[in-house]
Amino acid sequence: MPELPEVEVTRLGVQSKFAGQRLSAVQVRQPRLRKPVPTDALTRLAGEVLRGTSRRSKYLLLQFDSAQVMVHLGMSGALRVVPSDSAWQLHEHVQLSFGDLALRLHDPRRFGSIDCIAAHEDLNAHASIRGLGVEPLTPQFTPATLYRASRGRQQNCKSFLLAGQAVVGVGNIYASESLFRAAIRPGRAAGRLSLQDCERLHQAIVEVLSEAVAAGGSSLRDFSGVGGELGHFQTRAFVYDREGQPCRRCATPIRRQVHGQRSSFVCFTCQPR
DNA sequence: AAGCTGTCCTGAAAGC
DNA sequence: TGCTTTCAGGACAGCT
Repeated sequence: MPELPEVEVTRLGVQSKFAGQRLSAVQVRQPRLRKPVPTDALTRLAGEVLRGTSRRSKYLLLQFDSAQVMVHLGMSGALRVVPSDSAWQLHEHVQLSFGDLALRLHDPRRFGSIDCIAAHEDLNAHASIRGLGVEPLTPQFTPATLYRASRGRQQNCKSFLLAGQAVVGVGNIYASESLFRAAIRPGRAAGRLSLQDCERLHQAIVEVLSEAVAAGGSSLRDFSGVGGELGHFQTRAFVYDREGQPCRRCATPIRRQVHGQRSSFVCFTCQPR
């Protein structure tokens, strides 16, 4: 399931394959994703050059002169590079062609989305971007970010991280992994974190996300890079999806808990409170 | 206002 | 064996 590292790995692939190239055609085979695909607005971009790529939280941004295309991979989405004239495979919904090669969105569960934001619109005012917390892999993210944002919160730490109001891009896998490395139980109230806890958690989040980007992301079910290459961070996970298996640090069986209707994985020995 | 719950969707796994 | 049910998850609307 794509979280920040998977989106970043995808972005790097798109950037290296297609930056500077001209968008020659747009095809929408299945417009019913999480939100309706803006087929007309996308089609009008044909003929423009892909100037560059960026990312905000888990949104991948493709910059053209008159607009930027905002892609979210949902939980099963991936962008693939394919020959422009190749036959459509099951669950491939949208194609952006750049001459002979094209980028195709493959998303079995269709939780992904594609939006088109005109150049004159302020990205930060967009409904999906407004209200998001700081980017974790920037200097703006500090222990104080977490400490301040968590004051007065009754919510558990796991849901607090997933909510994205303090820091963005940390999804279910990396939240469990970060809390393990910071020795904090996911069920603890966020408001009860000490500054020292926030220092460890900050460091853990930065490390986990950076390592995951370097590992090509986590390929648990559907994710792959644009060339189909699989990430391998999941083989290094200490707790995620390891219920009943021995903790890699102390051999205590990993337990599964549910917070906010999402699975959390925890070692009760390494995460004492 | 913060923080729950339900919804979207499909494939895999579990249950019968 | 084969059908049915359950579960997983990110974002967000709609509640309380």
